[in-house]
Amino acid sequence: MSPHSKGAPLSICPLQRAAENAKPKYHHGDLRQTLVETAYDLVRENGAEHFSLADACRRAGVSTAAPYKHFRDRNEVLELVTQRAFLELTDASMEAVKTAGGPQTLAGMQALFASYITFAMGNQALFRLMFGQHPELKKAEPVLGCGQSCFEQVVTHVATYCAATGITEDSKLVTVRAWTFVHGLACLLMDEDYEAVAPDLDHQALLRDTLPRLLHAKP
Amino acid sequence: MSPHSKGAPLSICPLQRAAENAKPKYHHGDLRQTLVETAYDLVRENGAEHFSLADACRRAGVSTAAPYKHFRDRNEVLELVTQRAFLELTDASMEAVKTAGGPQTLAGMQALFASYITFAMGNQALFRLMFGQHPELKKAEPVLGCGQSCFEQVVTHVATYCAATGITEDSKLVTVRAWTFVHGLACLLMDEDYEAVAPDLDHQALLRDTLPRLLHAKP
DNA sequence: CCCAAAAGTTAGTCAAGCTAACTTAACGGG
DNA sequence: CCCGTTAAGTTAGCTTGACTAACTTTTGGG
Repeated sequence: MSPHSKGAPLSICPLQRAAENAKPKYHHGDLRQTLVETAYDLVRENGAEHFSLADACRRAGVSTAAPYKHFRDRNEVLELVTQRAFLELTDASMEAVKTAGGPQTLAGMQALFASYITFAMGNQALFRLMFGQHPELKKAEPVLGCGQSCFEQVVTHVATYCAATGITEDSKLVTVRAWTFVHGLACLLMDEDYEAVAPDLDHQALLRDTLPRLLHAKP
Repeated sequence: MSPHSKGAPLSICPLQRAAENAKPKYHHGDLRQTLVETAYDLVRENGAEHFSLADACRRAGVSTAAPYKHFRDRNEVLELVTQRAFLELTDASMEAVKTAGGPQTLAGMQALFASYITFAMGNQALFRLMFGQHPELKKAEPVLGCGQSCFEQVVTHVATYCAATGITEDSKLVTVRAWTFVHGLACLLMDEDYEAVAPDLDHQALLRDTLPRLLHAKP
């Protein structure tokens, strides 16, 4: 048996549930929502590539055919998981900037981009869903919208920083430049690609040193 | 074809002579080598996540159980594919630097890192195997060794550039900084993550503009 | 109150990875 | 030169997951 398949809560059959609940609605209740949440958890635990609808069904206590009454296929579930993930990242980034004293200072920018790394490392499977090779997933509305608005908020913060520090360059371009670096850092850390060639890399120092090079005027 | 495509020292296969004789002596001939090459092609065509040993078997004209006489499992085949890919990248990078007039000039560095992007875009599936989330794969010797020596050669070139242009910073650190950015660029391009937010991005210009910021002294 | 449709079920298909147990071919020693 | 060992291939079968078809049960509206 796969190490990823875990059957923690077994046999919460719909009928039992109906007996417990004062107001049993349908056979199961809000299975759609339950499955999305379960999928979110499972993806975090095992990675999206090892996520199976069957696992989610076992955990939710329904048959493996049940999801198809609510979702087109496995991919639609992952779309909703990805959407949630984008909302989480957006929240975390905004919070980080606020905590660091706003976007006007370099410290604010450091915090903004460091939060991207933190999110990636703390939510690797979700991060891969959001930015990895999943063309169909990311083309879907919900996801597309969340991704765009996440980026917009970053651009807005960078624009504020540029205005405050006299940077005249297009703030979207500045954002893309910084994002690109930070994304590379996140990927190489996550995938442990530094391990083989620079195992003692201080990635926080690297980010701290590099960010000014990318935000400020050319040397 | 690359000089690396044939006799690596690890071919323990006792049927090596079949390759020399052009007369297959066993049921199939050098199935081991054939399967690795077929796998390489299939991964390039369909991506590693859609690669199946069964496909490779059909294409090679053997039963689906045959590979297990030569390989531990599907993963071992992918290890060998990844090893080949690293050799290709190393070749391509060295060639690019040479063509651009050597590592002493900024143009040489541009060519070096641009070749990383070119390789990634032209060999997306292989690139993902090499740098993506495949911990077991990348921990395997052959692969580890190839990856390290690929990196070493880049560091050597960067060191030459640093020496030629009076940069005193540790050239490994400089390499890591540039690699990180270029890797981010490669990933975001491959995964089409710019499409939703900056569809008209000129990534060549971005690289050209950013590389000096990462190689040269801090502003 | 009853019936249509929503939400669940069981059973079955198909493809993949992998194993077991069998067959066939090549090689090397008597 | 034959014959046994063993490498290299075979077929058949197991398991797991995605998905479909055809069913049953529950619910809410007319």
